[in-house]
Amino acid sequence: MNIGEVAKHTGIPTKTIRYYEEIGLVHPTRRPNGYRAFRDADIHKLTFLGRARALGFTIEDCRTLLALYEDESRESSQVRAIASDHLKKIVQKIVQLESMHKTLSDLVDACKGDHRPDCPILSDLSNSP
Amino acid sequence: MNIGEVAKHTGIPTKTIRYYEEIGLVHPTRRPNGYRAFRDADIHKLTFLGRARALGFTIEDCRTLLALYEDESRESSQVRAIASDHLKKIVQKIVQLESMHKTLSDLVDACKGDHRPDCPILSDLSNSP
DNA sequence: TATTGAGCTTCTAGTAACTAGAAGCTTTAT
DNA sequence: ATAAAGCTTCTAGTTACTAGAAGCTCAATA
Repeated sequence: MNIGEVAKHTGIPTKTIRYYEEIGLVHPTRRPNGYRAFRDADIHKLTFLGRARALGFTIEDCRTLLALYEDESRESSQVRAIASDHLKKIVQKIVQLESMHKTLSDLVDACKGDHRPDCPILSDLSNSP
Repeated sequence: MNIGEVAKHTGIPTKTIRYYEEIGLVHPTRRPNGYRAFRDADIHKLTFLGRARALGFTIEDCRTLLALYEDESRESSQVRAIASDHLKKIVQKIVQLESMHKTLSDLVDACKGDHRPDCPILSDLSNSP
């Protein structure tokens, strides 16, 4: 498969696929004309990458996960550890965003949003924490 | 005030303060020896920036907010619009993270995490969406 | 007074994960 | 024959800092 078709199949842009090759996540072969040739295994890997990235795993996480994915004798506990760790980070981000949400929506509620200069949002932002 | 003291006051690292000057968010004057001299107004601005960044406003949002902050005749509706817009983005992020959280925690639950190679997390990640 | 150490300066370059654009091949369709 | 689409590489830009190096200034101590 050429890169364009792979992009359609996996939903990953061609630029990104080339980037993934550059950083060593996939290794397509080359045709005589220089075009990249992707085999089924490459497409599986890219699908894997797309899903893992969509779940917020970092590229380095993905690198580790891919290695485990390809290791027939891996222990599922290793994968679980990476996933649990990532889950913790997700929870932290949610907590943080919810706190932002609360503060900011309180401020927005307090702001009349009229044509006058008085604005509780700005006055709050200029206060020390 | 010198930059170090400002950093202590505002909680913003000196490197970041210098960066904020570089991109034109603050304009401290200079002493004869070349050191930056921060006035009260600069410190207020930096405090403002610190709070706004903590609420997840982008630097460009902050630039706009600062301009409104300094504009005595601004309309509170403008500020409210920016804040509401940002609030929407926060909500979107929370929704997305919660969806990640659900998928991933289901997978982690389904994974026994033992010393055997079978791993539902990896098999799921390699499936197409 | 000499000297250490802290604090300040500028500069370059690195981070994460792409993304945009340019210049130039190859292939396919008309 | 030619135009369009698809492929190649390369450079550089994005966001918001952060690390490190080389060198100046200032305050305190021996």
